[in-house]
Amino acid sequence: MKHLHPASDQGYDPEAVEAKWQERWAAEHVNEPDLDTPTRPFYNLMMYPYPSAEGLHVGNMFAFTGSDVFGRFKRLQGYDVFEPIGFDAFGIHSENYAIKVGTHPAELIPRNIANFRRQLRRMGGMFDWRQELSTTDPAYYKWTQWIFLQLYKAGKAYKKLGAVNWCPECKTVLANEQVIEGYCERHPGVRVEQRNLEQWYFRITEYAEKLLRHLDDASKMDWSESTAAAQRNWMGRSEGADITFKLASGDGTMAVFTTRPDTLFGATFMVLAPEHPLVGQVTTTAERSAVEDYVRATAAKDIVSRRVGERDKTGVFTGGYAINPATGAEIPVWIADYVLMEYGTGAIMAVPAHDERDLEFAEKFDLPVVRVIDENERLIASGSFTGRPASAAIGDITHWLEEKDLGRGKVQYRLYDWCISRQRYWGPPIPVIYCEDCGAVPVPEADLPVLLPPLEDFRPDDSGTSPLARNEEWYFVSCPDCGERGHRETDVSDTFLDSAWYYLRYPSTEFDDRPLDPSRTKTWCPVATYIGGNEHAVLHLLYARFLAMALHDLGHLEFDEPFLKFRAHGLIVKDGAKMSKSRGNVVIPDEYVARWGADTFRMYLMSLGPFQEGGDFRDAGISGPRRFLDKVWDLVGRCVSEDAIGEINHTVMVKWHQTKHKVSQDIEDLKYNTAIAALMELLNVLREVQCHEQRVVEDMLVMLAPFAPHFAEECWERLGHERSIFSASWPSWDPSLLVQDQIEVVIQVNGRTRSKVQVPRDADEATVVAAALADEKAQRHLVGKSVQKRIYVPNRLVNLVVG
RNA sequence: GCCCGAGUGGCGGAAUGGCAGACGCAGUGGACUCAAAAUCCACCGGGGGCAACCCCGUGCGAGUUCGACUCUCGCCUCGGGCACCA
Repeated sequence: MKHLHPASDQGYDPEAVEAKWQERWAAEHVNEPDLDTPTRPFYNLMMYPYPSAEGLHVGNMFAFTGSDVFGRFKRLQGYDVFEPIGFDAFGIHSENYAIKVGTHPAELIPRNIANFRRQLRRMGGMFDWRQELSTTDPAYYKWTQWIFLQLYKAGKAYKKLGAVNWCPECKTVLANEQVIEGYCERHPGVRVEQRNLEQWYFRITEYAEKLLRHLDDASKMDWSESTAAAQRNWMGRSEGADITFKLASGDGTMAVFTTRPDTLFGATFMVLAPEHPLVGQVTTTAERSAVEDYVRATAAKDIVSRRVGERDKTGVFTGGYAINPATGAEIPVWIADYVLMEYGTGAIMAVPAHDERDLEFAEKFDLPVVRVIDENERLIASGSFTGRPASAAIGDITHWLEEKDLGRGKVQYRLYDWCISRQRYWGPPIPVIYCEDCGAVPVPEADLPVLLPPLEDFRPDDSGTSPLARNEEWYFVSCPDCGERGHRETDVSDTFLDSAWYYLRYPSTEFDDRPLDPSRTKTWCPVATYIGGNEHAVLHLLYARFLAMALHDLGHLEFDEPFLKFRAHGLIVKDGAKMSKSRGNVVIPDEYVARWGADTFRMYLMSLGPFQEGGDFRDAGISGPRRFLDKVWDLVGRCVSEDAIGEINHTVMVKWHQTKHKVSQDIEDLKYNTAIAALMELLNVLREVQCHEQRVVEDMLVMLAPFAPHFAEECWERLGHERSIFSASWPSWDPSLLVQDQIEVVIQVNGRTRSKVQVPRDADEATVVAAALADEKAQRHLVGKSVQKRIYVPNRLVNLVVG
């Protein structure tokens, strides 16, 4: 390693500087806060990466750097910052990739992780590597299984039949994103089907109302509005009523959910989802074969194309009738795949006059359309409700139904329970044992973890169950309750479960007898600032919130919202599109870091655009930040080798304090690009007046440290400091120096800028207007006209309106 | 179709009711050099003018205002997300 003399006036050599400080930070434990007795704990969390074979790309680096800048800023403000890192390494993507390259994931993943670790160290993140975790580590997934058991025991985990995508060629279940326009991603000619399989679910819907309510509670969460909006959207709360329709045959009823009970008099037919349990009962003999054909055809469609694909209305008449409780009319019952079993009651009352979808269906099958609301939004043809405003009738009719016990006001959510089952190999086995006598029995906590067996061949096979079922030695176990022969659950859990609680594990990674240490958790959680991509706005962030609420209710957590502040970072765009593997426009940061240094690269990424909006990656601009660092390096050299000028002139003084104010504000707001620009402006002023006063340069280095940490450390040391710059404190400013004594006030005539005058700060209106009227350039635009109005904005402008 | 962003010089972007284009990249001219790189200095939205200056200009069209990149209404384009949710 190159030796660097502290006071060297040699040029800036990023490679040597960065290696030196990375080594020293590790040796001196600079990035490791006291986890047990911190003075001012601050949990700075970044969404952990998914270690793919390609390594981190520039988009990931942008996000990590932005989070690290914030953590370092808080550190300099005197907080004990905990900035952990880990790896989200289970899941179907890793598994498919492993199958593709023919290497076992257990071998592949550690290799990928090692590469990620190298990249993350190289960029100079302030990570506390003591607390590193990987979700694939049995020491981690033992507790993922433990969490499943807690939820299971509390009745928050259950098993039911669920519709899934099934590829007859792969003989396995596919995630929605693996179904491309109805065909299997891996088998372009093979249509994906829908199958009903037993799956494990978590009861997230129990928390729908609370999940929604907290989004508007500033004391619980301060989140990017776009993220909160996405969650509201996903939960899809709607108010309406459940209404009961009697079947005309006299035996039984069918329930529907509607948001428009006011249109009840216009319901001219009913539609059931093809899977609806009542279908068999309402279907008449004459229609049975047609109905059965339709039900079969629907089942053969995959879920995705049913929801997204062809939107032409299809359906068949069941032959059965229901009675409209408002009109007493017998109306036909149809089945159609535009009604979804998962939403509401899986059945609707169709009001074609006031619902586009129902209208389309009615027109196609020649069903009656009855208008019940006029152009003034008042009810018509609605019995005693005729004439009522539709908005009021919603409540009126609901009330009337409640009185007659035919319906009930209801809040319906779009949110459905979280399916955590995966019929795959690469995940934590769900800790359940099936016994012929005892049924599903949870694995005793003392027996955790249920280790994922090292299967040689982990490919999904013809059986349609997880490959784990093939390993007899693992599969057959004795029942924990009765000791008779039983077998293990072969589903593994969703990766979203791994990531729903990882933030809780970081402070407690060294404990192997408990998932989280109560004292550590109390000290550090909930997370102070969480930064991540908005692609996880719904699933990951919602599941993590749900799990915190569930664990809170079960007495494991004192809080019920995991992330106090969440900010979504922007996307790095390349060639007009988001940087992603599938678009083939990813840029790997390594060569840039090697050529320019991590500090220059960090600064470049942070100056591309506002952090929360992202930016456009073009490598052309990277020389700018490097030139800036070279100039600062040179300035520090002057501090060391030349006598400082004794007095800081007024221009420098004002710029210095303005910069401290602006950079502090901008970093707090994640406006890193303008913070960097402000530092550049300060440098330009210092160079212009040839000032190299050490007090100013030191403040500048502290402000630069979040962006260019190694560089700032080295310069700090060159200035004679022995302790890390991160032990220094963030500079404060003198508010009285933020404004100049002499202010340049703009003179406008009819709103157009014509001149400027220098006046003392806070001069009174009369003085400034007099100066404006006396101004030669302004006068040119005033000749022959009279001033009709004078607008004065203190310390900014005078506008003379003339006519 | 619905929801969320964004449209400003050659390029990335700054300014959130008050001097449009901060800062940076690229470019042009000059200094240094045998030369080049690096560095330093100057210029750098468009049009007119010898110049002082003047006019035009923030996706498009209206509006509010003394004054609009910024606010309001109606469009267009791009990016991201969701999608037959009754």
